[in-house]
Amino acid sequence: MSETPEITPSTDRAPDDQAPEHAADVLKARRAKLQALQAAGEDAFKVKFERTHLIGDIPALVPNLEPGGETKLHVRVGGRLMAFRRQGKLVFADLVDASGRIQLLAQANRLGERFNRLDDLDIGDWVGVWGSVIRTKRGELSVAVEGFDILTKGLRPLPEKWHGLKDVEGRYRQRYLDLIANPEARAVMQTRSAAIAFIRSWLMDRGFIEVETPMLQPVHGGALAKPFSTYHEALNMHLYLRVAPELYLKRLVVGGVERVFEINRNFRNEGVSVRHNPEFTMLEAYQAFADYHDMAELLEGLVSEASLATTGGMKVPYQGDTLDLTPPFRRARLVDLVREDGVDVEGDLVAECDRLGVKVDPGWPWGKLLLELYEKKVERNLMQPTFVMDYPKEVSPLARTHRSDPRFTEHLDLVVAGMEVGVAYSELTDPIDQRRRFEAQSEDRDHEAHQVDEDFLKALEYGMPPTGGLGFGIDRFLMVLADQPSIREVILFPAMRPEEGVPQQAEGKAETASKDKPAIIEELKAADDLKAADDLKAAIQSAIPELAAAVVAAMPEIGTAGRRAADSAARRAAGAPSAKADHRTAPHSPEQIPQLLVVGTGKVASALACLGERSGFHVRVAAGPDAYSVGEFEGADEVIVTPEPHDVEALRPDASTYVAICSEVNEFAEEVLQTLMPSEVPYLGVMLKKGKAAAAFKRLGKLGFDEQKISRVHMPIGLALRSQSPEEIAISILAEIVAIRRGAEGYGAG
RNA sequence: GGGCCUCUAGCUCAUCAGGUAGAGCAUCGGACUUUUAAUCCGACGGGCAGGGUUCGAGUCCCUGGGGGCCCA
Repeated sequence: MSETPEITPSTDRAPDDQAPEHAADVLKARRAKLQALQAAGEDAFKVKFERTHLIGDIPALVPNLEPGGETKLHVRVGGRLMAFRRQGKLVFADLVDASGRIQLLAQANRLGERFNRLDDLDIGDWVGVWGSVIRTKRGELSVAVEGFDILTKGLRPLPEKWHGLKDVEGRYRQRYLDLIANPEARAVMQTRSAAIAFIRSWLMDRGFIEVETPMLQPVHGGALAKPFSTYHEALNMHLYLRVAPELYLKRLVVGGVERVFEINRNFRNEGVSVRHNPEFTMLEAYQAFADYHDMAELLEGLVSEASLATTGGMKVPYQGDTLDLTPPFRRARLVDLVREDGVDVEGDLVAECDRLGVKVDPGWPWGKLLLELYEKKVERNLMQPTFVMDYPKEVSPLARTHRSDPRFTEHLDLVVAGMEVGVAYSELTDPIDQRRRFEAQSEDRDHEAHQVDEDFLKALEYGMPPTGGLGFGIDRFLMVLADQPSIREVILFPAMRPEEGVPQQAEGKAETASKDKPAIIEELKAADDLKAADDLKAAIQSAIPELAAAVVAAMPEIGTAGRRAADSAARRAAGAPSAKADHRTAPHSPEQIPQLLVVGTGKVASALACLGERSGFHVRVAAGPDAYSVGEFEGADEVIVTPEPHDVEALRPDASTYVAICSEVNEFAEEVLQTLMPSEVPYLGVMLKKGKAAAAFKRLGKLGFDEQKISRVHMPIGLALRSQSPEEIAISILAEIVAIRRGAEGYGAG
């Protein structure tokens, strides 16, 4: 007892009062310097500094300068201050611009008064310096400073000078720091730029012209990949971000553009990995009067010449191996490669897959099984550049059937370092065959399958000349050229989850979230990509002003169906007064009024009751063991105290009753759920966190309820809107109920 | 989606068995006219979030979040 008073006050205050200040110490020091500068009338963010020389150009101008020597070469250079070595009345510093690094030498006796102003400088500042070029006694080429200007004051410290920035997350999120601190990052960027510039001019030298085709496409095609979808408000239509430019480039070939290419971004709505980024850069090229053999030669030339141009050779190191990119590359048929791997390709491929541990669907056609075997067992082992020739017809819907073996297409992949970096086809020019292939694909109802692009088929019907086409993954090729193990190293800003706006725990954050709402609304007003939500915002605002911000904030996360549902919830909310009047004037026809049974009395339950009532539901609240504030309930038509799970059942929820279990007592919530399982209610939502919900589902399964009953159970409750505050969660719940009630696409029971 | 790993000061890393968290660089104060990962003296600064176990948690457990790798 006597010890605690001594300890608690001091330890309690230390973290609360001091921690934030300490954490920002370095930043505060910089800000203080900035303010001191500005108070002295110095502009810390200057508009312009005239340079006479780039740093990197200086050494060549003074080739024979001896250590200790001076020149009359006066230079004005500008750059970022990267190191600072004080030596009393002598200061050495390193100045870096895009062309190189040079040492600055500042001497007190030369600079006089201005020498003390060096104190204003920090590592990381951009400074302009003038002086003469000298070489120090130790032989370092330097600028003997005669004067300097702070051009831009840096307010944050740079990463450590020796180790740089190593944390990969930091390097990707703050690539500018990576570029400042790590020369390799700059080198990769430069290699990338050089390679793309080379490829462009190399193709142009061969008579190809560069075009840009739509990234927003009404029908996605040209590759087997899941697209990103978006919506064009003015035209009121769905669009897809392209997965490939292929079908447009081919239209150009139909139009008589005999050699055409595009280097640009493709978007695929798939996972990220060391070889995949959702947006990536692709070269596609088409050449009339060519076949896939010609395109293979083109690829060979491209790869070897680009390697020579950017790395100085055709043998490049890659992750401990040496890749020989000298043409010609090995050519091998896909089926032969699989056979060489010990697979009986003429036998039962399902059995072979089974034997080799390759998981497949026994219903797959031969070609798909073959491809699966190739991808799982062969591809990653192909280190040296290899053209994998002749893909099975079933998996290659855009390539022409092989001229001598109809099981295959004239489709090849260029594999380097176990990665598919390029692809080439003898293009399919027969519109009737093309239609058949599209339709066969569509029937698979595979997400990745091609849609039938009628407009493209029409173009083909006008006639496309014999054509070879190629696709070339720029990012993966850069991995090879720059010897990088991950695609994220060659993409400046790879896809990452945003650091800020991380969803917080719903209940704990409730109060601060509602306090922040005005701020959120302001932020939303500043954002211009929310125009699409204006109508909806207005509808909601007219009904429940407080909640508008929550819905609008969630809008980017809401899919089409959810958006429709929220819209309908909002409109109902807007029209709620009349609905309420209706059911009050006709109290004897309650079966026409949807019932909302809210279990629990927490903040979410309270918000939901209010929202449900205004949306035209007859709201009953079952106050469970957590009922400490039952009197305050607004919106509920009835509040019934139900301390035990079976008391809820006694309320006889029926086929028109939507049940939202929002009790904060998890055990009670789950027991109520189990009690209500046999009932006919169309919706049973339970507010449980992900992990607990999964466990609860398992227990439901063990209790032997049938699938149909289980499928109407929604845990965690509500649409995935990343709701935070209780009000937001209530909206997500009501939106889900509306979606189910109105039969919104994809939200039926099951 | 599954598995493994990871998150400690602004940066790079320690903390081997749960017992008042250390260093280097950076920052701040001081010394120093040829340094260049300058050096020397001194100072400031920290456990991803939330729970749990414990007399006591950076360390063990759970949940959540970010990231990496492998598999699907």
